[in-house]
Amino acid sequence: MSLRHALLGLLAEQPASGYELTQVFEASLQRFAWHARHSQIYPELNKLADEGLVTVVGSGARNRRTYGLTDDGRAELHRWLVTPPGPPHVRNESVLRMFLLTALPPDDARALLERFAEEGARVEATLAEIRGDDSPEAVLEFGQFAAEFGLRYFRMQQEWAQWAIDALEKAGHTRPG
Amino acid sequence: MSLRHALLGLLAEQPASGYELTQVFEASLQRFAWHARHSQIYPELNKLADEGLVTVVGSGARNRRTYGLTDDGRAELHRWLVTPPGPPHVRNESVLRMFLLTALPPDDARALLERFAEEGARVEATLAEIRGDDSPEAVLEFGQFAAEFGLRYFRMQQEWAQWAIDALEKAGHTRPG
DNA sequence: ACCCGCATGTAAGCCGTTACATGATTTC
DNA sequence: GAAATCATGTAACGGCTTACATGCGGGT
Repeated sequence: MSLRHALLGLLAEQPASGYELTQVFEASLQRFAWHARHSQIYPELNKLADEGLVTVVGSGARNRRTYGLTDDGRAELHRWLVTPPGPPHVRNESVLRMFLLTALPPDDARALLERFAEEGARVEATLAEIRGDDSPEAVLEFGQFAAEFGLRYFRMQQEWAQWAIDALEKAGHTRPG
Repeated sequence: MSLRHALLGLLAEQPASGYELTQVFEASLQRFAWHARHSQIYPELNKLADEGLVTVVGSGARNRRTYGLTDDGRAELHRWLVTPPGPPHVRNESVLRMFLLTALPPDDARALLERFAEEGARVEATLAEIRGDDSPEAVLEFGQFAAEFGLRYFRMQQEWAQWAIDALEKAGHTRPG
């Protein structure tokens, strides 16, 4: 169960409310790391609070509660990070689609690859803005490592899609239809 | 629910038994596209057979059944592939860990990054072997697109980890400790 | 006043994991 | 004939999605 550690990790950077954490997932995390909805995040925060890993450090209008890490929470995050993970288990629907391309006639496949490349270009541009400042100090802030990873990932996605389009084309010359 | 489409896609390439499909997931698919266990695959195959999307095309010892796509199954796969997907929902524990690195003291972070880079190198080497032949004909076979994607992904992973290690070091000089 | 966005919550049902379970065939 | 591997299955439980639900606060 990685959701709780994702939450602990985000709160290690700075205290936040469930609403704000939900926005972080929606805006960035879900694109290349982890996906979660508010209906999962709120109960999990309450559970973490019950277990003493996070605690309410502030409150505002509309029943807003800001959570921060406790010492136990920080210890648990650290423990999880340094424990060697098992074999990787990935679920990525975009990539799955690309792997099943060969089931399509070349023209359809080509159209999908172009869409995939275009998505890569679009997200890369967004992330380049987010990244912004890349001075040594700024890069240590949370989100800078992530943004750089995303940038490289989506650039790779574009390049691969272009390679695949070329491969399709070459094969088309060799055995048309 | 992408599992059924993963199965349909694999069966579009060639007929296979549940056991063989499980091995494909274990050997390659789960590393960068989709993860599933036999306990999920067998019931899903039975469901797909009930719905007429796949059918038993052969049987062997030990109650082994080989499944193939029906016309309905091929149509469903095609429909799914050409339907534009919603916003991407990714779950990747390795990447999540890397995003939460800044919660660790630099030495621990560096150790994790080195492990991450090493994993990239190891998997890249494995995939380079799988890829093998890259003639235009071979590249159209299922697994060639996938292997190339994996190759580039894990190379990117290494390069990013090296970048992050350098960034940590530079920051260490700027504000030691 | 009204509307939109903020902010949190819950319940039903599906998807996925872990564990348990069984028997057949091949290999040594 | 013992052990390893092939081959499939199921049940309980926990994670996740979808949908429904509620109310406050700020802006116009």
